[in-house]
Amino acid sequence: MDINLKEPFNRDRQFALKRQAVIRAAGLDFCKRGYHNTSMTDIASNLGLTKAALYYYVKNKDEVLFECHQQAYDAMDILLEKKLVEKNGLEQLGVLYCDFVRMLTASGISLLTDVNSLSEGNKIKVLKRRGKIERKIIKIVKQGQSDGSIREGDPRLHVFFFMGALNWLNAWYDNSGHFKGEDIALHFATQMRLGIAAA
Amino acid sequence: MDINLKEPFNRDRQFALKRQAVIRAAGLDFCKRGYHNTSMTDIASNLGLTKAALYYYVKNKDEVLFECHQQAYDAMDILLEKKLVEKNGLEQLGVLYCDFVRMLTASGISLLTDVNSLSEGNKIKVLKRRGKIERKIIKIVKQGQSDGSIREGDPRLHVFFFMGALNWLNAWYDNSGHFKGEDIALHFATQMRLGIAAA
DNA sequence: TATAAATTTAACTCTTGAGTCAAATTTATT
DNA sequence: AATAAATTTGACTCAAGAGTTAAATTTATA
Repeated sequence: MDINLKEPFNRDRQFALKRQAVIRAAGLDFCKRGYHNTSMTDIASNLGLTKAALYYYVKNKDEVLFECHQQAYDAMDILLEKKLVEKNGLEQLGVLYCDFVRMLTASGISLLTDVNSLSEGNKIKVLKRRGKIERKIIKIVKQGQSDGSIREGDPRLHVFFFMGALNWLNAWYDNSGHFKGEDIALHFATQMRLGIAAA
Repeated sequence: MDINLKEPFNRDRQFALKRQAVIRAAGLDFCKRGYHNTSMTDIASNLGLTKAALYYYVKNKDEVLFECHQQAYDAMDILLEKKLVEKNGLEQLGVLYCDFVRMLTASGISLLTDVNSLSEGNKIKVLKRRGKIERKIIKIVKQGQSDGSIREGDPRLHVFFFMGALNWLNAWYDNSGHFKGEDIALHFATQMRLGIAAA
């Protein structure tokens, strides 16, 4: 507990937390209104800050968008780590997908799709990372096809289909709306599983 | 044939066709690079035209984006008209969804998701129209639940799921890429159906 | 109390891209 | 040949928004 009590007095830590909050708030704004329809001033004032203060935490707008993507992929990578060795491909994927939806609805992390607004360098990095995650998921699908839990068919198309549903989630999901995150997670995971399960 | 032979000499008709082409080309650009990352000059030069010539066909950029949405919804409305009365809800939906994918991969029409970049008035119109289409699809799902072809569960979530896959399609589908439109259509329709089919 | 960090204020620069315009030119129609 | 439509050229205005800066002020830390 010694560590926890000291944390609020650790300036570096506070800085990091605030920076984190800036990114996440920006992510929500980008998600709701779009990157180009959200000004740095907007982001700042949504946080009760000034534009000048924003630039105390980030280098430029491009960096903000890039970090938004990173946050999402960091979170996904963590969920991908959970190796459920005892389970078959379909079951693994079901748990993973459910966790993805939970994460996106609960954490304030947004899975942004606007890659084209990134600077060339960051765009490449983001696409590489997205590709890496995609390939990991495809691998699980292939494993499921080997162990007989997932039906045949191009594994990439299997994945593109249900990852589309995930990417679209942020466009319509509303924190204070009618649907509860957990309900969506269970529903989506079921629909995903049934779509690719072996007969 | 009298009519067809005269058409190329009908100026109003030619104007309409060119305008149509402008909109569709712009849609492809918006799809590939995003609305705000595509300038009117870009659109023009991709058509071998000048910016000034573009403005001979459209009022402003907002109108172009609006018409892109309209084109997509016009096409979807036509497909929604095909009433297959003799079939059950699931079968109807399967055909419809397959047609949707075919249309999006074959026609050069893009299903854009950037609604927030529209002017307030056009945004409302587009959201209304999108809602109308969504409700029609939800209705088919409900019908399928009544006739026993579609499993229980919130029909809106059923629809949000597979419509996500559709919206994501434009982000990755490449005309000259590895996947043929027809293959995607069949695959996606199958995955969609299995996800909601009754046991 | 002294120092360093966090933030505001407010003014400023710069770039991009939308949209306009008028005059010239090319192309099609009659 | 005369007219109208289609398009180019090139220069222009205007607004929005990113990013900067310096000085002042507030807040936390030691």
